[in-house]
Amino acid sequence: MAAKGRTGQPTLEEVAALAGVGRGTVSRVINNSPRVKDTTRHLVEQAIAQLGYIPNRAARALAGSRTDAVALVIPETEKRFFAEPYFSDIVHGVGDGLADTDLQLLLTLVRTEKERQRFLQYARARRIDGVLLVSLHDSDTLPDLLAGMDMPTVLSGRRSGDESVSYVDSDNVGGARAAVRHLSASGRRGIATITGPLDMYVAQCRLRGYEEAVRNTPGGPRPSWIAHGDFTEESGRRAMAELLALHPGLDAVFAASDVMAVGALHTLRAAGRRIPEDVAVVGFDDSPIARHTDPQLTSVRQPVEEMGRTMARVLLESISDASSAWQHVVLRTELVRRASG
Amino acid sequence: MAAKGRTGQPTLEEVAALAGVGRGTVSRVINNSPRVKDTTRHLVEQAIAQLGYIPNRAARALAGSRTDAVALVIPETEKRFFAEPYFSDIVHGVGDGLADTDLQLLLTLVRTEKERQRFLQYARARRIDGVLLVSLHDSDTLPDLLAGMDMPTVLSGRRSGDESVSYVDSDNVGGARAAVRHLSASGRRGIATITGPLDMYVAQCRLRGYEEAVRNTPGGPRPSWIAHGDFTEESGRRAMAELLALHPGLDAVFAASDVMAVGALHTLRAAGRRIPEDVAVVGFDDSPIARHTDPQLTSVRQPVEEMGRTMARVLLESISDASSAWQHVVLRTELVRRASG
DNA sequence: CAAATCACTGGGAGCGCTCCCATGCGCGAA
DNA sequence: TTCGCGCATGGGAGCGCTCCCAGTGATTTG
Repeated sequence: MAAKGRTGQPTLEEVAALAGVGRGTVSRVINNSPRVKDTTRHLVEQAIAQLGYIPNRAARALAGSRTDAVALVIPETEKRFFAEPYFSDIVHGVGDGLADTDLQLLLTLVRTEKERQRFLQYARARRIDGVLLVSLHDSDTLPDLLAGMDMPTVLSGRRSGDESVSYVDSDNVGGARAAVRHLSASGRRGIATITGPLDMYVAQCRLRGYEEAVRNTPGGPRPSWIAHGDFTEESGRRAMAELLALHPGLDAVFAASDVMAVGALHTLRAAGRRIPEDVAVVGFDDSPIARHTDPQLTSVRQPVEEMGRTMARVLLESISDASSAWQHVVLRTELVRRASG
Repeated sequence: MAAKGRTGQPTLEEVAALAGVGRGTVSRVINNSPRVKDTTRHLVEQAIAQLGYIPNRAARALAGSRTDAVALVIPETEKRFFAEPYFSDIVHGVGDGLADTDLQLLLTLVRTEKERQRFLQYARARRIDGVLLVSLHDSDTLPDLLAGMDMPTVLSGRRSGDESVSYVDSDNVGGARAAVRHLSASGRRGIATITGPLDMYVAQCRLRGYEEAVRNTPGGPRPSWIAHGDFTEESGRRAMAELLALHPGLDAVFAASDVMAVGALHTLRAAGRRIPEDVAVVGFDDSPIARHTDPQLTSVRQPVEEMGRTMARVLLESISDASSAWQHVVLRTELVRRASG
């Protein structure tokens, strides 16, 4: 067990004594209150440095009734759907955004109903100042519950078009649109798409982008050029086969995820198509796989790390101003051109 | 700003009042002290349930001078080297291992020297009960510094053969050995290897496994069959080309990472070799890429999630028993056979 | 020149809990 | 019956900090 009581750490009181001021003044200095004379402030800062003083978090939390901690909540849904570095990038972005705050980042896995209840109880008891929700399922009600208890919350991605809670998303529609426009601009005329599972909002968006772009294309929107997948490689293969059967002459495919694009690649090659000569392929996510396919995959990149950074920023704002409105941020995506199309 | 003072949460005192006992007794119940009569305990538990009481972490930490928090530290080294779900899997394992503790998991990114100092200071001030260190560079001295301040610490992977600090590693030597034995058992006679950067202990281990397995093979160990890479795909291509130039007749390659194996695959195909007919290829890590190559890659799987779980367990033990010895756990790896060899 | 104002500052009163000592009580032994 | 002992229990004394009010001296105003 830990040593009992005294940790040997200098306390605010000792800093005050060394600086020759009162506790209140030291507290003001630590908290950047403007109501301290500059000379006094320097005195205190010197004492702090000399003693190597670090405020005791627990004491601050107790006395100030806040926590200086935010939770990063990760529901154990099918997160494998997402491009894998996603999680790691988000975390780095969030870490970045929180770097010069002294908020702590609590990692909270919510995989079972029990853990979910426990987390909610915890939130209700205000043991955290805010919540970041990552890779949430569209039907999850966690955000609403949190909003109901006035807990500052930010989502990565929205659950639907009329999401109310604050979120940071990437421009899936625009990304898809750009991908298709690129194909069209490079002379492709028969552009098909493989969608994700349409009960996921993100998949709907990418489809919408395709439709919007194709609308201005000779030929226009044609339902039979749309095949449905579920973000898995296998579904990509199957969907590609369907498309090929219906439209042997197609010369381009936009897949709503890189993983499905890889599946499409296989089917195409098996059917004797050369890539990109015969058929151009564009994916979405710019996942690491995209750089390891042959040919390397053109893909739409989401600024994942920046999403994390932005989430942190939005959360900080809604923590410091509880009355602030929901913020909806949509970050630009970017087409990364490689060899596949 | 948060509401001032009263959070509306029930306190231990109120529980005591409702149960008709003293504060001390309620505290004993919460902390599972045996020195409470069963009837009293039930009374208290009922009151707790009725009020929905949740102990205040800050108050406990302050009064008890501990923190109930452990830090998961992620240095911003070239972690991209590692198979990507690594981070996510470790986190899940750790989360698992901590699930029925009420320890909090603090995510701590240490990317700059300043952050490093800040973290060390933080640890020195005992603001955490223990540390989990992930994907550390071999030359990093963080573990030693932490050990020096008697901070319970567990590493994922060791930095060298004579690592002293507690660690949980996977059996890289054994995994490599198994991979090569498998190749040999399936009739391959000219087995080459592509190593990782040999200033990394993990790369040394995988090479050693190769050497040990090859020693019992007709032909035995031959330095010219060993090419050096750095875990990148490009280095895999290059190393493969070197090997092919020296030994056009080789019929198998063990690459110390999947990513390098992918590079080797490309070079081999470009050289007109069929896989696995002409040359068998085995990788290491069983990363997602392994399932997306053509043909799918045989690879050595590390039980990453279990590593996380074990790290948590080891850390818990060394927190509760400060005098406990260093624990070194090496988990078994597993050969995942796919089409490439 | 007195009174009012203002900028800083000191320190008491908690925040909710754990630690630990004192108290009460039941029970077996003398 | 009396004494002693130990188990259960109550509650005082902090843990280190923030909040806030009262106090000090300097400055301004009438």
